[in-house]
Amino acid sequence: MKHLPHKTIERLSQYRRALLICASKGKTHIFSHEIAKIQHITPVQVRRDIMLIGYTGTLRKGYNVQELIDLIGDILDTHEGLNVAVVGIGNLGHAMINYFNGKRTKLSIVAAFDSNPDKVDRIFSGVKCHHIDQLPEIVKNEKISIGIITVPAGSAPEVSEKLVNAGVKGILNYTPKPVNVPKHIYLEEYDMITSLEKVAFFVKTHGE
Amino acid sequence: MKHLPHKTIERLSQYRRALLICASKGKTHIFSHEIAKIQHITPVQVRRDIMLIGYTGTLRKGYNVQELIDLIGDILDTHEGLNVAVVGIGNLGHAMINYFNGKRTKLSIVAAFDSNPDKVDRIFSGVKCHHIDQLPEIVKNEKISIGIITVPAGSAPEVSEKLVNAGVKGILNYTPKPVNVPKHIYLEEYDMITSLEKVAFFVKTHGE
DNA sequence: CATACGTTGTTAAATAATTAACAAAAAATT
DNA sequence: AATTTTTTGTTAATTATTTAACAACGTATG
Repeated sequence: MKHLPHKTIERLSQYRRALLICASKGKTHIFSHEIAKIQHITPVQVRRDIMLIGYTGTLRKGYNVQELIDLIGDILDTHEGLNVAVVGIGNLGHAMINYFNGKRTKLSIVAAFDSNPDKVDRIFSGVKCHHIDQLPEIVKNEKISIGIITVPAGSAPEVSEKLVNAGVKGILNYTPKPVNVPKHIYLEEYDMITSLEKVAFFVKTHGE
Repeated sequence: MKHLPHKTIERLSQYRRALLICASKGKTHIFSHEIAKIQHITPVQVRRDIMLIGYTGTLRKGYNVQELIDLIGDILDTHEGLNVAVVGIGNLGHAMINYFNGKRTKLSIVAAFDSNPDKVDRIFSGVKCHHIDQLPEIVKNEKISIGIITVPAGSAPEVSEKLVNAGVKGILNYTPKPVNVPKHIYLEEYDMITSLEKVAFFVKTHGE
C-alpha cells in the first residue's frame, strides 16, 4: 500500500462512518454492494478501495465490520490524535465546532479564535474563543496542527499566514478567497458559492 | 462547446469572482498567468478552460475582463435566475444565507425552512423561515429549483425526499449522511468531516 | 457429488483531468 | 529590418480515477 488516491482517502472516511453505524446496530459483516448502496457508488469501487488498503473479506460473507473500521482507523488516524483550531467564530465557524464536538476522538477542536471582543473569552460549544493575537502562542502550546479558516473572505490570506507562521501543517479554507501556503503545508479549499453555482449550472443544462 | 468538464465549471465560477474583483479595480485586461496566480493553478489550465468555452483573448494583451465575465455569465447563469431554498436554520444554514444574501443576482435564496417553532416565521438575514410542512407549497409558488440541506444528519433523507417531491431540480447536501435522489435530480454532496479527516491524513503522511 | 450461484480480488480497459510541448503572432528591442 | 520576447491557442502526452471483465472459490442446492 504505497500511494492511496485522494479520492480513496475521502471514501474511506465515509465508509468508516457508515460502518460505525452498522456496528452500532450489531451488524458484524457487510457486503461491498451494501456499502456501495449507502454511499451511492458502485460495489466495484468499494472493493477496489478495500483492496488498495490491503484488507481482505471472506468470500460470500463480506467484510468484517469491526476489522474494517479498525483498519481504516490505522490508515486515517494518528495514534496520538491531532489538535485543530477554528479561526472565525461566525455562523460557519460555530457550525464546524458543533459538528465535531465530542464526536471524533482522534481529531479535537481545542481552540477557537476571533478578533471581535464580544466573542473573545466566551465558550462556544465547549471550545474557548481567544483573541486572534494569541494564535501563535496557543497554537504552539496546544500543539495544534490543523487550522480551519471561517473568517470573512477578506481576512483569509492574513489568517492563513498567521496559521502557517504559527506552525500548523494543514489548513482547511472555507473562504471563497484562495490563499497561498508553502508547499509543505497541506491545503484544502472549499467554496460554497462555487458549489451552488455548479448545481445551478447542471440544473440549467439538465436534459440539454 | 459541447461538454464542459465538471472541474472546468467549478473553475469558471471562481474565475468569474476573481474577474469581478479585477473589474471593480478598473482593470480591463488580464493574462492567463495572472488568473492562475490568484487561483493558484497553472496558466495552461486557465487557457485551456477559456479555450473550452470558446473565448479568445488578444495576443500579448490577455483577456478582456468584462467580456470574459459576461461570457462566463452566459454559461453559468440562467437568464431569469434560479431560486434557492435552505432547509435547516442552524449555524450552517444561517451561514449559507449570509454568504449569498444580496451578492448574486442570478441565484437568490428566497426561502428558509425549519421545524423548530422558535425559528418559524422569523427572518434570518432577510430570508423568511417557514415551517417545513409548508415546503411543498412554497417551493411550488416561489418556483424554487434548488434546495440546500443543512439539517442534522438524521433528517437529511426525509428532507431530501420532500424537496424532490416538491419539484426541485438540484440538491446541495451539507449533511454527512448521503441521500438518494432520482437520476434526473442533480445532487452535490459535501461532507465537512471527510474534508477534515482528509487534511488530517495528509498532515499525518506528510513527508513519509 | 456435481452444478449453480454469489461474492471477492485483481487485472485490464475506458474515461476524465492535468500537464507538457510548441507553433503562431503581435509587440518590444536591437 | 531582423531578432527576441511574450503570450495565446491547440494538440499530444501523461496522470488520475472509474468502470468493466473475469477468474477463483466457498456455499448452497439438487
